[in-house]
Amino acid sequence: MVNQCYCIALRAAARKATSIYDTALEPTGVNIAQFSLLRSIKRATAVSLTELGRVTDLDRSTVGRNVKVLERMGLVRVAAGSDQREATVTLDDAGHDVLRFGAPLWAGAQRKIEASLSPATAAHLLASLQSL
Amino acid sequence: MVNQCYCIALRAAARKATSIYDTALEPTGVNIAQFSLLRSIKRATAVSLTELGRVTDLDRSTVGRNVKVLERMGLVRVAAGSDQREATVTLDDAGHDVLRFGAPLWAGAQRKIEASLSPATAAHLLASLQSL
DNA sequence: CGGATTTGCGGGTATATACACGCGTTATGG
DNA sequence: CCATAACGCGTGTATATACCCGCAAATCCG
Repeated sequence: MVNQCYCIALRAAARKATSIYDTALEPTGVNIAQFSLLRSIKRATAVSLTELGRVTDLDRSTVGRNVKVLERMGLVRVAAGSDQREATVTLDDAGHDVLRFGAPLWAGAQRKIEASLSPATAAHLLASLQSL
Repeated sequence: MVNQCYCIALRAAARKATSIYDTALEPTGVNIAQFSLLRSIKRATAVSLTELGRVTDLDRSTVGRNVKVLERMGLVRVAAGSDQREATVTLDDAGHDVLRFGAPLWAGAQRKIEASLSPATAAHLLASLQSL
């Protein structure tokens, strides 16, 4: 039952991978999208939503809503920047904890994916995805 | 910047591909998810939502809601099957039209993806995605 | 300096997606 | 046959995602 459509195959693979990572990260209380967003926030340290959207390649409004969930969870803090328009996001202590706690769980999910493909194929896959 | 997480890379690639296909299919009035769902419905001819969920690898409730949109658009028809529990979906004339009209547009999006990768790489990508 | 433009956000709207719950229908066993 | 289990759905709830609109702040120019 081969699906010839790249897009549908990608969407299905993304759903499946999401499920695997979400399950692995379940003990952390956040899903893979949130975990990754937390990592982006940590990496950037006090970013605006627009900038966060740029680095995650997501729509600004999407980032804003996703950040709001993390804020409600007490994992990040949102404050106005020097530019009064900007809403700068910073990782809270609980957010750091989640990242630390989740790191090995994430790695486990990574290994699970790599188990489905040869190491070379996995690397090739990442490269292909990023050159799209 | 290279993303080491298979899941995030997959999700990003899926979003990007979705955007490409959605743009290509815009004249049809349906997006790639709907286009693909229409194709699945056509292929199956009078399927239950559960069966449709199985072939598309989507949650039944997701399929139900997506089908409802197509029904509202007048592209598919939902009726009770011989089994009174089942909601069988069939393609309407307008649905067939959309598939016919959209086929070359979809093919154009496929070519666009293939232009980003070598033909061998594209084939390899599909295989990798499906073995996940 | 003040109007025009740009920039950054929030919120409205819509689809996609999954999981859990509850209801009605069908199938199964005793 | 009827009680019970299994099945198929719809709906509630929640997140993810994007596009558009409008407001407010910052920047640009004449």
